[in-house]
Order: sequence, then structure tokens, then C-alpha cells
Amino acid sequence: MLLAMRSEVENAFEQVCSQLDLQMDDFGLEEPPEEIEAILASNIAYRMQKEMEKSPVEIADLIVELLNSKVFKYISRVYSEGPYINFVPSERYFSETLEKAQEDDYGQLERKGETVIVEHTSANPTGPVHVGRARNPIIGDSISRILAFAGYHVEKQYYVNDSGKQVATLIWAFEKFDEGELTELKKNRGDYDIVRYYQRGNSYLEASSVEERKKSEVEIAHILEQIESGDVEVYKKLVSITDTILGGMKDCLNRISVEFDEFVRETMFIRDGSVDEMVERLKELDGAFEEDGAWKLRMRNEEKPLVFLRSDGTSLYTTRDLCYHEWKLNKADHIVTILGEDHKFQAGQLINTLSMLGMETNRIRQVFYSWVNLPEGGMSTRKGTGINLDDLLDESINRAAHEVTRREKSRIRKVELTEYDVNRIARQVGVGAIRCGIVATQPGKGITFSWEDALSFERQGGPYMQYVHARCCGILTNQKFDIKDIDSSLLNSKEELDLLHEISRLPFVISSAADALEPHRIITYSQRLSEKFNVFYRECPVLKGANPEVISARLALVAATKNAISNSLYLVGIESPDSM
RNA sequence: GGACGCGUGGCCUAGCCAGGAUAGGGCGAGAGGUUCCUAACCUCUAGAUCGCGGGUUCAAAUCCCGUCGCGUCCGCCA
Repeated sequence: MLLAMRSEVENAFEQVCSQLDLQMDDFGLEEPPEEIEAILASNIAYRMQKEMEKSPVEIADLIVELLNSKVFKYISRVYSEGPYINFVPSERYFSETLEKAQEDDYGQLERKGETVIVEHTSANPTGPVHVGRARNPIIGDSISRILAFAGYHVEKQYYVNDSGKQVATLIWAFEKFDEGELTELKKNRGDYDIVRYYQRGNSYLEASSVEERKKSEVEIAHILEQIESGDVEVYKKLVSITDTILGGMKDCLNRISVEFDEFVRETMFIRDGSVDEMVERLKELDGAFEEDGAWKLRMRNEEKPLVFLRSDGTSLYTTRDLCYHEWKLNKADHIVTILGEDHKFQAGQLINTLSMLGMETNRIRQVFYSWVNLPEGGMSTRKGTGINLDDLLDESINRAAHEVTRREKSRIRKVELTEYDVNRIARQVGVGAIRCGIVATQPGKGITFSWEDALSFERQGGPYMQYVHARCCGILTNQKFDIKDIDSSLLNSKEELDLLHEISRLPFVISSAADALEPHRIITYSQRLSEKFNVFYRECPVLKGANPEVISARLALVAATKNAISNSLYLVGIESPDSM
């Protein structure tokens, strides 16, 4: 509803500007401070100062006068306060918000008829997902959900790097070593099984003599050439090994509600000839040149050239990624890729090259995030240093289970929780806390992992917001009301109006989070909504309201809150428990 | 050395891109609150020269320049 109000104000400002014969592209719309009755404000008076040659206060008064001659649907009053122009929402603004928020899909925006491919995670299929890269699926999945809610058709893709040196190394190690030479199996799942070969292979390479290493490297290079030339036997092994690992990774990611529509294999572009064709096209470009048998491409920004063909004739990661991006550009209107900040350089070269090939790189957006590091440094699958996401989840769920039982005892009002409920709540809360903890922070900020931070159920965290949903459900159980009979003007206390106002902001928040590709805005919103609800909850007893009409109106408000909070949480992949 | 990102009370964090009304939260500290719909809650108090120095502007946490600290990258790796 805030979206509607904003566009109403924008239209009015456009008219006012043309009346005054002024050209303004920014009306300075902002959110006023909390204690003000208005929910939307404009500082346009400052912006008109020069042209009007009047003080901002005078301009504000003049504009208010002009605005007051207009008829608004969602605004009851326009007034100036100093240089600011404030807009007070109308009764209709609130009643329509209350009505719209009764829908399960409240916040869902109109279909845009455009497709977005969101590529995220795309971790090398060499071992279990560790916490260092866990931001990727969490950010990527949240962005996917937000874009879908904002009206795009979204396709979630995992790009499988099943070619290149690390996979060749993996295949080599899998052939070379036997079970007896490996570390103990930590978890009976494909990714945990096969990563042992990868780690064994890498430690072997590190520890071996120069001569031994050279020999091994020749063997690995040979496997790589076989992959590139489309050798059927090697390809079969490659698919079998990477599928086994991917199966495990999928299981792990499913635990945090991350799923994909498609897994796109790098080798697909090798096998269908796209890579060879791409190499030929790149060679034709102006900046392409051969050096020491390898092919390179000069970048427009004069940074280091892109090497797109090794001297042994095999392709490189970026060469294949070019094919993948062209393929995506042909399939979708927009492309979003979630990448670790260590990929910035490569991603820049990729965009440069795509544009040199004449592709519409403005349809591509990249989201970068910093790694989650250990206090002593980065996490690495190859070296086997790092916290596995599975272990973090296990620990978080255990901790949540402990909290459920602990809090159950200290409560005044007892809720009957079965063992099934306790397990369910522990899982929802434990996973929610992790997803929330990771998505709440701006992706650009670095995170140093600590068990204490990762497992803390802080007030501003997931459980706090999930608790709001549980409270709503508790109130609504066995209660009936018909939204058509509700008189929303009965919701007139500050607490009720604040809450309703917050609910009205959801579509706007979703729209801006989608535009900015910033899921943490949803968390910020959910925290505010939760806080408003808890104040309302304390101050306005619902089921003990003054009369049946008030009770019904408040029930509708609770139902609206329930939809708003559960949809907000859904957008960042957090489940909404019916009880806690 | 160059490029990019980050720097907000003891700790974590929103706001920065599109500059405007006393910098919003949380943790931790202190004080209160439950005969009442789940206290994983609410209320109050203390605590910030928004890394530092310049500049632009009527107005700077926000934009520009410089500087310091931390991180990442600058591979015929991915």
C-alpha cells in the first residue's frame, strides 16, 4: 500500500512541478522520524531553493497549498513542518492494507513477464559444503525468492565446475588411492566419502618429491586433455564421481531449504562444441594474440590480458564461463550471479570479453560477498580446514532443542509440546538462526566465524521473528472473523496503527530489495515488524478486547501480521513455526 | 606496487548507491514489568568526535580528494 501511496504522491508532485514550470527528477521522498503522524515525507523544498529563490519553509508552504487542491485516495492530510512536507495516510490506506494483507501471498507483486536466471553456490564438486562459502547459497536463494515474489520468473541454476584442474586431480586421486590410505569417513554420504580422495591426492602432491610431483602432474594433465577431447570413459568416471559428491551437497543444502531448478555442467559446453567455437570467435577479436603457444585477449581497461586457451590446447575456466553466459543470455532477460569477492577479477574479465563479443552485458548483474573465515584464516576443502555446514547445523539444532526444553520449564503459561513438536521447533529455529545470521549482514562485510556468534539466538535474530509468527498462530487458533465485516477504524491506538503501517510497507520493501538485490533489507524489515507486533501484543489484548467488533478488528490485524511475517521469513528461507 | 571492498558506543549491526527533521537496532551493563492471548516478550537508564584529515554544499555517516587499518584480487587455478 505504501507503493500506491508513493506513486500517488509522485504523480501529484509531477503536476505541481509542471504548474510551477520546474523540472524535478527527484522529489526527495523519505521516511519521517518515528514520532510524526505522517508516514511519508518530502524534502523537495530544499531542492527547489535555487530555482524558486525563496526559503525552503516558504516553498514547503506553497507546495502544500498546491497539493491540498488535489484529491487523494490514500492520503488524508498534507502539511508542512518547517521545510518538510508530510503526508498522513487516510482511513482507506489502512483499511485496504488490512484487507490486502489477509491474502496468503500478501506482498507478491504483479507478474513482470520477464525471466531471471539466478546462478548461485556453484561450488566445486570436490567435497562437502563448508561454512566459508555458505553465504553464497543463502544469499543466492534469498535473492531468488525475492525476485520471484517481485514478479519475475526465476530459474535457479548451479553451475557445476566439472572440468578443469581440480576435477582432473580428483579423478586421478580416485584412481590412485585405496580406502586404506584415506582418513576415516566422517559421515556416510557421497561428498564426505569422495572428498577424502581429493584431500589425499593434494596432500600427496604437496609431500612428494619434485620428480614424483612432475610425474603426477603429467598424469593429471593427461586426464584434463581427455576431458576436453570428450573421452567417453573419462567422462563416465567424471559424471559418476561428481554426481556422487553433488548428491551429498544437495542433501546438505536442502537442510537449509536451498534447492535448484537446474544443474548446468561445464562439460556440456565442451561436449556440444561451444567452447571450440568460442575460442575461434575470440581469436578473431581485435585484442587477441598468441604468446608462447597460448592465446590471450587484451582487455579494454588495460589490465592483464585474459588467457583463453592454454598452450596445450585446453580451455580455461573463463573460456567455458563465456559459453555458459552466452547460453544464459539467450534463455533469460536478466542474469544474476552470486560470487565470492575472490572472483571479482575474473568476473570483470568475463564481462569485458562478453561485451567485446557484442553481448548485452547490461542484462547481467553480479553480487559479491566476502568469505566467512576462521580466526586463523580461510577455509579450504582441499586442505580439509574448515567447518562443514552440516556440523554447524547439527550444533545449532541441538542448541535449539536445548532452548526449547529449557524455556518450556520457565514459562508461566504452559504449552503442551510433544516430542515431535520439540524436534520440529528445534529444526526450524536452529536452521532459521543460521540463515538469518548470515543473510542479515551486508554481503560486502567480512565475517570471522565463531561458534558463539553463529549459534547465538539473539533478540534480533531468527527466533525472535519466528516467535511473532507463533504468537499470531496462538491467538488465531479457533477464532473466526470475516474481513468484510471488519471496521478498521476501530484500530486507532498508536500501537495498532504503527503495526498496520509496518504491514503496509511490505510490498515496497520487497520491490526495493529486488531492485537492489539486497536480501538483508527483508531482515531489517522483519525485525521492525516483529518489534511493532510485540508492542501491540503487550498493549492491546486481542481476545479480551472491549467488544466483539474490536476483537474482530484485532484478529484481522493479527492475521495480517501473520501473513506479513511468514512471507518475509519465507523470502529469506526461514520457516515460520506455528508454535514454539 | 596497483585495483576493489570494508571501517558506525566495550562487542555486533542498520542507514551510505538516489546528501536533509535528535545516527536506528541488538548483545553486554544497570533498573523495572507476568492474577493478562506462549516472558524466545515489553519499558526505562548509561554509553558514538559515524577510522583520521581536508574539500563540495544552505546541509555530509552518506558525495569528492588524501591518509591509516583490515580483507580480497592482480595464475597457461577455479
